Amino acid sequence: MRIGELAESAGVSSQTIRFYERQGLLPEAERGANGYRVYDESAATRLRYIAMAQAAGLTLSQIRSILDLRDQGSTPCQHVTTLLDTKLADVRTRIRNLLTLQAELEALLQRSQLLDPGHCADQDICHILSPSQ
Amino acid sequence: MRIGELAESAGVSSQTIRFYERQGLLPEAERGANGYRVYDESAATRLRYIAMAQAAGLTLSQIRSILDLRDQGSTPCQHVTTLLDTKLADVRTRIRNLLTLQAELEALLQRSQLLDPGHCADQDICHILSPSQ
DNA sequence: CTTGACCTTGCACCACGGTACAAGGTCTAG
DNA sequence: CTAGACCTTGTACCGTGGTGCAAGGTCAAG
Repeated sequence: MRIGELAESAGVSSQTIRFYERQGLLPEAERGANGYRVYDESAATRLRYIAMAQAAGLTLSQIRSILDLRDQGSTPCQHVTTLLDTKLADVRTRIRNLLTLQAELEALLQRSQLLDPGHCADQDICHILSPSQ
Repeated sequence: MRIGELAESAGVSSQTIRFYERQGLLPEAERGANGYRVYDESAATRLRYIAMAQAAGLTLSQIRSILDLRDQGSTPCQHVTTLLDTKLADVRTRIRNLLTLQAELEALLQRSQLLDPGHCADQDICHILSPSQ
């Protein structure tokens, strides 16, 4: 399989595959006589794994750490669990922060309905966002 | 007031103030005889406004668009309302996405407790994140 | 023989909001 | 007079996940 076919089957671009190789997410590909990269099914598996891990919110460097463990012959399960745990805590924090922001935005928008634009003074820039808030 | 004092009072660095000036968030500062930037109280107001707008989740370029309107003599209220409305919709979307991700992570972690690391096969990379999910 | 599709490398660039550093000028206190 | 704190400009760099482009090699069909 050449890079274009692999890219097609994985739903990413050829450039992305080369980028992943540079980042150490894919091993250096075998080369054909003409210098073209040649892939087998395991590369496709790896790309699918990367896509799933990304969907779970892991960064490429975290994903690389999982793949590195596997390439060293270890079972990365414990490491994966830790990463997902950390990610879950992070997601929860972000949800909390966004809920707070949501409430603030709602309050600002509600307050803005009561404010007369004609009374928006220059020195405030705009009274909807003002220190009194 | 020189840049360092303004920075101190606004809780940002001098570099950040120069950066804001380059980005058009602050007007080009007046200069003293020695070439140093000289500020008055309106610069401090403006920095406070920028901080509040950032806390509301607006980007620097959105904030600049508000300040530009005000500098042209308009009341930016309507524009501010539109930006906050858009931001609120964006925040709600992000919350929904994060809630989905949270549920997925919880499911993965729960499932991982039932899986035996000893059964984590090489070709799966790690069975916690697997296509069967 | 040429055209077009594919591949190679290397390097630059995108948003975002700054931060860091170098090389120099200015001002005040001791 | 000198040390140090402050200021100036310009430029490069950070992470994140890629994207785009140039200049060239390879291969199959017509």
